[in-house]
Amino acid sequence: MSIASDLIRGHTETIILAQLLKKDSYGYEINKSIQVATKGEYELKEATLYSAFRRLEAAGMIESYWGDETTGARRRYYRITSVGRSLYERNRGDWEVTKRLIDSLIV
Amino acid sequence: MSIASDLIRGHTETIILAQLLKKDSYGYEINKSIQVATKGEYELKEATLYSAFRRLEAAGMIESYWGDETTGARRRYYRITSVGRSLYERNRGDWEVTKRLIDSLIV
DNA sequence: AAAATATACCTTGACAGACGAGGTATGTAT
DNA sequence: ATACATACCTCGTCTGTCAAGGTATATTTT
Repeated sequence: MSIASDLIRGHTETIILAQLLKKDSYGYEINKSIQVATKGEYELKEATLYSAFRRLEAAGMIESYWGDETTGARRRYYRITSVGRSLYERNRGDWEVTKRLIDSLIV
Repeated sequence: MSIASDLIRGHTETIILAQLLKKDSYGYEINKSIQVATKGEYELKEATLYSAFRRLEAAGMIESYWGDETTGARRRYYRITSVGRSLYERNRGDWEVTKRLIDSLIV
């Protein structure tokens, strides 16, 4: 992977929430979507992804339910809650602030 | 402090290198400069700052020397090396890439 | 004269998020 | 048969941040 994880750290949850904002989804799909969205420049490591799911669900930001696939591997779907939506909005704002902050510090 | 440290994590070293690019400086002054540059929105914690100095010096990115103050507390000055300058340039580039990446992922 | 504040350095230990390495199970293509 | 893609999961390690503590000098306030 090209981009250092410390540069993305702190955005993992927001990235997941952003995906769930569009539609309910599951781990594998979310990860693929991210790869597509970044043209392969970035992918979440599975361990990172699943530990983020645990945190987000424990915090009430997302809810999970099993898909009703009759064929293929089972899928655990996640849905964003209203609290999760608020967190997403806040994180979006923080990102805008942080961007300006870092730009003013490293140039 | 308003901005979560996980959003700045990974930029600490670049921020320090950026300061040293302008002129040799020492811990206390660098920290003050950061506070001024961000109008008090951000400050490095001392422990973070000093552990970053250790890492950067061990990696040959900066060099240190004692100031010749005849009065007041002693100061350990840092100077950026040519390797450090390269790292700074690379980190700057990574930041531009990361910015685009995150923007494409969280919106 | 004593106390508080500012300058300036430092270390230790705890914590949290990222992730390498390992695992399980189903279905399809070679 | 073998490999690959889909899809889930856990454990243990590593690394950067930082709270809490410390030392020492100089100035300002009480």
